[in-house]
Amino acid sequence: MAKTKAKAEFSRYLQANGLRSSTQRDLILDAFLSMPPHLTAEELHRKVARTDGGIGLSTVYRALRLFCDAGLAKQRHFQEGRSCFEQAVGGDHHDHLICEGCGRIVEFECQEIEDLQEQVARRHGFHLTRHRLELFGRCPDCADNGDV
Amino acid sequence: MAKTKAKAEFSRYLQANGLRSSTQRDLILDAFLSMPPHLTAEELHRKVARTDGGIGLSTVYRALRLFCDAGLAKQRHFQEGRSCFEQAVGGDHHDHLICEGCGRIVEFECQEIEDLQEQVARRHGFHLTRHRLELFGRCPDCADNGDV
DNA sequence: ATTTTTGCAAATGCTTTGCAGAAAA
DNA sequence: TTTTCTGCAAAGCATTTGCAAAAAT
Repeated sequence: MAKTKAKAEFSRYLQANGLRSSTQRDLILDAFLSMPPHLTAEELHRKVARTDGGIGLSTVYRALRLFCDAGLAKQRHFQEGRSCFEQAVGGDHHDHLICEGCGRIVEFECQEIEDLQEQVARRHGFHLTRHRLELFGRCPDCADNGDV
Repeated sequence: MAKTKAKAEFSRYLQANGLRSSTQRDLILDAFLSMPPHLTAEELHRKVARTDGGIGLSTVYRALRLFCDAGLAKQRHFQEGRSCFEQAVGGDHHDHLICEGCGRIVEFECQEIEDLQEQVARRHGFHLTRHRLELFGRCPDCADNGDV
């Protein structure tokens, strides 16, 4: 189970950096791993608050930063002014397809696009360090109903 | 001169929407058009403040929104938590190559990439409405010096 | 016993908004 | 004269931070 591996990885990270585990961190990580792979700090906070109502939102933010540092999460910025945290299971690279109707997020990989990006960069003498590719549209379920 | 055309376009937009022109709007538009094609509200404010120190930042923000509504500008979000406004001369579509050293921004178009994006979307049953592609790296001038 | 964590409240940084006075039409 | 604009200060919003108390080693 990936959950167990992630937890082991996290405690290794803590130990390696002279940090401590805590009931809050354990709870937050557990909740993070048992929710859909893309969520907001506030969503995660709501979830953990159902178990321990005393947990502060700042603690969730601090935990999420640790998860990112430990390589367990990736911070994304699909919408302006709001972060979304993604479970980073393996170190796999991918881009995103986002439904503007229901918010569904699909991860994809396209090597041809990556190659073309490199080509474009080279043409301008740039040395690429990273990129951001996000496709927005409507998923099959939302395609028909113009509402939402 | 594109500047003249943009000004005409703006006053047409104002008229068509029951809005008024003002010395501030004129000044802000003029400054906007005579600066590099990508800038921050604050940068623009600093510029106009050199001519009329009394102009408020809110007025600049309000003007920029009008420019966007009028089709003269496009709001971009290259870095989190900060908008950058781009002169939208024609209605041309393009993506961006951004130097992490000096901030230089290069616009490019790549039809092959666009086609592949459509293909990816179709493969997942999505109907694309927009996308965001940003390539980050180091431009030729910044390639060597690891500083900056 | 020491050092890290936590929760709260306050601070942050960018952007927007309410309002009363100034300026267009 | 009527309606839109402006500048200021205050509000918003997601996120971060200072601090004293609480918890982990």
